[in-house]
Amino acid sequence: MTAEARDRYHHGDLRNALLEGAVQLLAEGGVEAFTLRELARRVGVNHRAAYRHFEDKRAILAAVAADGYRALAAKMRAAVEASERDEQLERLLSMGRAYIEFGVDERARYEVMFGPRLNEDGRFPDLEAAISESVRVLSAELRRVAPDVPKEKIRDSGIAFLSAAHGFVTLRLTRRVRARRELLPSYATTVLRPVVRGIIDDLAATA
Amino acid sequence: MTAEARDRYHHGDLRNALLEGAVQLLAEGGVEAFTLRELARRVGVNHRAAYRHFEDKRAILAAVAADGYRALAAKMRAAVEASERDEQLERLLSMGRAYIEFGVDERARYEVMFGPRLNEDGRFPDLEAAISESVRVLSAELRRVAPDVPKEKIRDSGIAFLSAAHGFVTLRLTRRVRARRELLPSYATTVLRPVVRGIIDDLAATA
DNA sequence: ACCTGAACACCGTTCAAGT
DNA sequence: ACCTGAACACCGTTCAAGT
Repeated sequence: MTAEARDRYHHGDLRNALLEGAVQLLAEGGVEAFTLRELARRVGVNHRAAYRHFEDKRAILAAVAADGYRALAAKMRAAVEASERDEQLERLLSMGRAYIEFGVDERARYEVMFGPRLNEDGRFPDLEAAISESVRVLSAELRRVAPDVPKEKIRDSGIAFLSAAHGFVTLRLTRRVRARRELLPSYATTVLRPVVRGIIDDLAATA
Repeated sequence: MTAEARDRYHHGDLRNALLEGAVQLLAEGGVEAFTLRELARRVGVNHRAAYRHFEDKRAILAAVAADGYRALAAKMRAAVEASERDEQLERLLSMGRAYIEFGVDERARYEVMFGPRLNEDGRFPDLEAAISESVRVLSAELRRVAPDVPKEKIRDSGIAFLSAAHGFVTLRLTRRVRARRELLPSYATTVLRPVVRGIIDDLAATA
């Protein structure tokens, strides 16, 4: 280890170095290939050093997942904010595309966000908060579509929307969607449009 | 090991004993907790014995996944066959409920079916075939809705349907859906109905 | 405060045998 | 044919120390 590297870690950068290394390691071989010792090797520290910043291996994965949800929420928010104010179908489609793009582009983080059973027990409240933040971006947008509908209805619509978006990402990542036209960015819109239309019509009928 | 048990294995039952033990082990702690050595311990054989029936650990998971897809296809088929002949919305909803029920009831197998990166390389053609079989059940049903639509359109609709169904299962299994009313069997229908209606309307508009 | 190194009880997989 | 047992190169985590 260079003196410069040692200084960085002594100033608290090891935590970030570990998180960045984790994402890279996960990108290469998925959660199965992610080991504490290999991560430490790459970052250039003894494998015990990670325990200074994370309680255990799962805590590193939980931190990666929480970062992922925050980045996802930001991307979803940016997508709707860049859309026309009164085109509800297009606004929601734009958010759906943002979601799917995130999942495909950030495969390593995305798989951790939905993969291992991280929030079985009540550990990792930071992860819970990050998940809630991303759900709130969606709920706020659905509320614009139907301002006077009961909140359970908004929640049901949000679950339908997230189901479709997450499901599509999964089909992409597991290569169930792989024909040439299905890999085009526009294909997500082709698949989502009828679904989102159905959700909007249903909200309108309830109002 | 009892003499009786040894006889069973010598007559080729070890393979099934391993598969059954694997599902149980997976149910307890997910893929992370699934180890060859623990599996062998439970079945009562040396851990090397598994290699007589499976090339490696991944091959056991692939066999569990393939069995899962075959069971899922059977359940989906039974659901539509029990439905009214000319109620297309209800037929598809019934199939969606069957899918979701399978995912929730058979969590261990379901997670393996979508979890680890099993079909990265072209290994496990039996798994590929089982996946195709379950997709075919859905395509046949969508074809009934729109007999004259191009086959790409059927495929797109199938992907939308599967996205929603798989996504919903994931939200259940990761406990993003957990309020009391959301755990009722009927809740799947509540969420799926607008989505399926959107897909059917879209197919009808194309025809 | 922050990092290391040896030790422990586990893995999956290979090799060489046993019946 | 079918199963075993020792060995190898790995794990995550704990304990006791080093600077």
